Amino acid sequence: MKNYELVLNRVEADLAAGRLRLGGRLPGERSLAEQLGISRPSVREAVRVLEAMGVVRTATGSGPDAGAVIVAEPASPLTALLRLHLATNHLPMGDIVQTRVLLESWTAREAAQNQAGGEQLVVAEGLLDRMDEPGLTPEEFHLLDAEFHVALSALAGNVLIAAVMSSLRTAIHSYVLAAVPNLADWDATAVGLRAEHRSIVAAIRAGQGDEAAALITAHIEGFYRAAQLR
Amino acid sequence: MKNYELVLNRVEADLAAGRLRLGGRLPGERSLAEQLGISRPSVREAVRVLEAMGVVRTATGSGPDAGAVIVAEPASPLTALLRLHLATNHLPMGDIVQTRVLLESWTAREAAQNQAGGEQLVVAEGLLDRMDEPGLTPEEFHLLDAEFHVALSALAGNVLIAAVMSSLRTAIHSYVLAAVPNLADWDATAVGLRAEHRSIVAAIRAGQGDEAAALITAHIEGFYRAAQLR
DNA sequence: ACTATGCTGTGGTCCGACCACACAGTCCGC
DNA sequence: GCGGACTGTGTGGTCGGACCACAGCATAGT
Repeated sequence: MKNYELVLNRVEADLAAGRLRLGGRLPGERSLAEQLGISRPSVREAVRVLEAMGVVRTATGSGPDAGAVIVAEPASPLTALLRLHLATNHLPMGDIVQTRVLLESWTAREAAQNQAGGEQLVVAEGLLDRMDEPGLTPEEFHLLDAEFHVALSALAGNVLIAAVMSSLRTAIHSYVLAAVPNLADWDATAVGLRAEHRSIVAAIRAGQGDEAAALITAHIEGFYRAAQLR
Repeated sequence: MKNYELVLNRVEADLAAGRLRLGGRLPGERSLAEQLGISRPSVREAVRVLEAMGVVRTATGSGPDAGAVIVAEPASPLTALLRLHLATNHLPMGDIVQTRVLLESWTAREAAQNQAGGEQLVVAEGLLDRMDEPGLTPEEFHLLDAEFHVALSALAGNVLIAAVMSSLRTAIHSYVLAAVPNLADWDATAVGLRAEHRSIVAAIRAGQGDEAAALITAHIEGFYRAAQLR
């Protein structure tokens, strides 16, 4: 058992037992080191891991926001995880596309059938309005596109699926951008994507779950095919 | 930009550019520190994060297996991530169950329709045989059960979905075990679970995708309802 | 009453040292 | 010549101590 794992176990146990809760703070690194009988560097390694896992957020200085604050941010570590494993080339882009289709078609169907999260849908439409602005660069467009898809995924109210979707869309952003030159005509593509977005939202609003799922499936697969992302 | 992030960026860039590949080794910590003009503790924090992300595996000593070897283990960090966020109580068990149903019903349908991975199916059946042994403790049973569900998820050939499923099933193992006392009659429950497993495999083998998906959905939801896991 | 100043505690970084480990080459006894 | 013991070397693992930057707060001075 490595020393830094002592800290991880301790923190996980404290979280599970309610001794640590969201918004609370970890003991100081020096104090934690003394309590566990290990050195500060070992504690720091553990805190780094916790930070990389989205469990704590560290900040210098004093006051209530300083120190290692307990947060619950599963999306950013998931993104980093995907990015790294994408970089190793052992995570095929095709699998990611397939996963997106699965998750997004499910959330679209759920959202349409349950008609929950109406205000979220308004947020998504606001993003679509911003995407209508002329003169957007492909980068700006795809950042908004990512936000839109993440907003849709949140409609179903499943935090795990929403986090996974958010991470997927963010992790592949640079790959998507790099593939834009593969498109025959970016402007024409953008026009098509905008129209598809609107029809997806319309289907969800109309409660047509199967229709929304089919539209979003075609939307995603169509783009990846056109951009020749594999 | 914190110093340890320098290392992370460097490693990710090296991976993406092919300068580092699976099975290769990171430069030594001391060497890396000198190259980047930072201290060894900063390098170590980064290596810890990479290790926590399943990108490297560290070992002491010398020889080809020593040092920081590049690996691709997305499942174990995902498991840790889920466990930690489950511990914070900001990841509802219901969302996990819902995700399992979504992923597993999809993989079952895919596997049935494509009839791919026949040998994997044999492996899964071997697990079922071992689960038939009398006298298994609930812990042993559920470990085999976890392996079975992971083997099923691998049938569809999507490494991302397989990794997520594997992590889900592993992360909730302790929670499942803790809920066994909620069951009215463990032995009767086990008999039912075994029969459901067999019928799922049979449906996949027969190419009945919708049937397999429905069976596995009922299987998962039924157990969580019986165990009162929420 | 208000402002400025130092105090205190936080994480961020670094240095140098020592340990345990595992392999590889070498030395010594046979 | 051969084999086993042994030292050398490089790896990560751990430690203690030190200094820095930062942010809030108590206090002294105006």
